[in-house]
Amino acid sequence: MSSRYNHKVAEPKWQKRWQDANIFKVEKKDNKKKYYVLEMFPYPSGKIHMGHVRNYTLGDVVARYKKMKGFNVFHPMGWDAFGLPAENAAKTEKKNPADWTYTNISYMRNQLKSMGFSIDWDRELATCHPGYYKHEQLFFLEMYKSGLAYKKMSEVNWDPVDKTVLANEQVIDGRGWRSGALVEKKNLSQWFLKTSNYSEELLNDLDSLDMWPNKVKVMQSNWIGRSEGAEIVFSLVKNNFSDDKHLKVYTTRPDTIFGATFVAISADHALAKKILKKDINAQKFKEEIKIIDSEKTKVGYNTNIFIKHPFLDKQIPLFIANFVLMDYGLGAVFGCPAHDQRDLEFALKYNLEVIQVVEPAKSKQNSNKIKNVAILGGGLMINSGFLDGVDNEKAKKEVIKRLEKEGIGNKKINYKLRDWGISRQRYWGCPIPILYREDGSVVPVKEKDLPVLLPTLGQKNPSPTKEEVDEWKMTTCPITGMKAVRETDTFDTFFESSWYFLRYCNPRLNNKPFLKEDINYWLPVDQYIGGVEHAILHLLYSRFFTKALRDLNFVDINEPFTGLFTQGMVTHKTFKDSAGNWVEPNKIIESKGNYFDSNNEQVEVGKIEKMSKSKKNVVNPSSIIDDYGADTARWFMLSDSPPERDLEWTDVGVASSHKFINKIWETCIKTKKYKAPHGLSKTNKFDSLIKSVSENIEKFHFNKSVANIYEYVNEINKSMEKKSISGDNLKRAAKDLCIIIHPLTPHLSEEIWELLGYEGFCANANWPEFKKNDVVDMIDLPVQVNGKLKGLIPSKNNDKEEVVLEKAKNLPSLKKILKDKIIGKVIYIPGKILNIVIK
RNA sequence: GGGAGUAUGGCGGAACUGGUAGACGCGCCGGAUUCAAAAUCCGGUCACUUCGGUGGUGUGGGUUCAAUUCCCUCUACUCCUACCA
Repeated sequence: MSSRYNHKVAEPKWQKRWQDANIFKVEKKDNKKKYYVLEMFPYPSGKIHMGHVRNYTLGDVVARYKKMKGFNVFHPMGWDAFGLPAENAAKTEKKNPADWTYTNISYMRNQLKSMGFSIDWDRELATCHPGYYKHEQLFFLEMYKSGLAYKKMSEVNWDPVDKTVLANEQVIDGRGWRSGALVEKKNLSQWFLKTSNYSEELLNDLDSLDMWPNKVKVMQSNWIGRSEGAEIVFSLVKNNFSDDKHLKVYTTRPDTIFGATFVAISADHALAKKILKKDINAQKFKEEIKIIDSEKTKVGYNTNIFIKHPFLDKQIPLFIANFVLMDYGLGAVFGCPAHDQRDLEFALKYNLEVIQVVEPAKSKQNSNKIKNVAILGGGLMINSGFLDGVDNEKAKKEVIKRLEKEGIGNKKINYKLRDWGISRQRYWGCPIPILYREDGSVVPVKEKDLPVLLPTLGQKNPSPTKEEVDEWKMTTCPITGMKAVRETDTFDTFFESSWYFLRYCNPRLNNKPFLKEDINYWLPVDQYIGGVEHAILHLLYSRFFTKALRDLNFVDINEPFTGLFTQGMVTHKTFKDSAGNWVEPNKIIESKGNYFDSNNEQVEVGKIEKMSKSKKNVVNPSSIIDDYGADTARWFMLSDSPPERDLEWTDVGVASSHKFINKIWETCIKTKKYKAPHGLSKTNKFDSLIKSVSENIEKFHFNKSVANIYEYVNEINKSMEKKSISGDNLKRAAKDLCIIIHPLTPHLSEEIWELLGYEGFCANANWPEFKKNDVVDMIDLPVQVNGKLKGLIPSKNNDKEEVVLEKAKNLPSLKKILKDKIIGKVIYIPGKILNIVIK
């Protein structure tokens, strides 16, 4: 009888049994502690890739482990199903985006099921389903009512050839990806959410997320970009262009106000627009700067308006400058060339005064000559009237105090975080539920009329025709009965992913997005797992959304994700032929360190890079599952590389994982035949290994758990070979092995569970307990002389120093060294080390 | 320019709050089994060595009885961000 483990039989068998027994279906149980494991849901692009395999394997280890530890584990799955690729595929394949998407979903669902993930499939959702998106239309209406959603003009990328709006990723080097035409900026009225209302809270609450990687928190914190500074109101003199008497600027360096020698505004500033209307040269300037790279060349237009310095009897010029951004601060700055590199470059170009006002504490060079490099550090104030001699940090406060006293300025905290533009000019997205009445007013759709469905398409239409759109958008106002047209824009797809983790609680509920009592039980997500590429946008939007929904009284939580883990990428070798084309690694033949393609031509070895279709270095998970099985794929994903780092896919690595899967099976078969002799000492190695496997899973050190399991299996084999273990202890060790491998290789584990004669599912078994105190009693104590290892002596943790030292002195290696030396100091740390210092 | 991080054998990587550096795996070498091969099993594997030892965790220094671990210097690489006033 062949004892070989056959994954092709075992894996589908257990997947079916799990499904038939519904063992991963969960319900709220108030008396049981919950654990919510969530991986970022996939976009249904067609097939799963290795990145998914890695992501969902990591999550599944946690989910299965926590279940065995007694938690009520919530582990759902869904589809981020709206988005651009569906429209593109629809065009090239002449299909309806909905059909394309649902076909992909059913294929990918089968792929995921073949990996054996412990998912509650009854909670599956797809964001393109009206039953899902009707609720986010409701959220939008509530946000609109509360003022969180508003409309304003904003730029989009316009392809003049295809006559369509392009997403940022469709613009390559300033050209449309399809047409190749130069992309133009076009102003459209678009919807925004007031994320900026939450800047402070989003920043402050990062401190409470102590189970998030610091890296992600730093990224979000930089993105929110809090700065402290001042707003200063300048008076305008000689203004021939408008009635404006004042101009407000934002600065983080109010201390340098005495060094101000010009003021600059953006070409999009309200004042600049007024000037442009009356000054042809200014208009020309605005045209010119469109083609100037302001990063390299700073240019300005002297408006001939002058600004009165707030503390000096002095007037300084006002420029329109290409390096001033309209969408940060107030679009207006004062220039202090001595202490800002950009201002200095600008001043040198236009012959403006450079006045140093901060003297660095330890002036390294004669800093009184500023040439090309501005002084950026702190120091004592000079040339600054009432500030002279004061430390510049203190001077900042002094200036603000004075500004406030004179009513010409104030302290101001500013954020880089901008409002979230949610309008997308696309078909395959969630319709924005708004009507524009013929009298010009904006009318939200009535809640009872939700969902606003997408216009339906014929079988083979990738997007609606103009007639179809016109027919769809014509409607009447529900209040007045007047003619109205629908908003044709759809939501940014980040809108869907900002609340899907809530919807899993009640995925089929029709009249509400979810029940608050279920949210209060399951949320927040205890462990969220995904790629670091979502560190800012998706995670920040979800945090914002949660807070907004809290304020709209939908939920009671402040943060959606308690724990976050960001996994590394899956990488693979790349190859290029002589023509510079990428070649699939599986078509490469190696010979004596050289590599050849199928035409026997030598190829160049490229870098190890993230698996991607364009570099042809992808490995299809399904073929790996066919050849080696899901457990092998899972084991490989968890071995060697720590999960947060990149994992290099190698064929030998997969083969060796497969070998070990078989070795576990063979080992367990051997344990059944084991006949033990009498009178055996017990070993506690197994307890200590179970302890480390558990701790390493808790800490996401799965590669170490894998190493522990190797040791565990080797230990079983050694004990059987040496006949040094009793039958009962071996039986126990084999059962525990079966359990501790379960989160990693669940199919193999169930097969062994059955082999060993246990009832039910291993998936439902309890995680083994280990007795901490059993772990160490006798150890080999390292003995050092002057910090260098000289030998080992058997010792107990509670041995006295005299005992240990006496044993050490009797070591032959030490006798020789200590012969004619005087022992100075002795350091003894029980259970750790004995170090003898000699002279 | 700003920010975050990494550096340990031929390779992936271990080493708890400073206490036996290189666990575990891959690869390689040797052996067993086999007509032979594959598979499997056993042993070895940081370097040098006069076999007593000596050196060794990117570089140079420091603290300590003891440093991969703590502090300072420099170097290389990776990621994020970028006119943010």
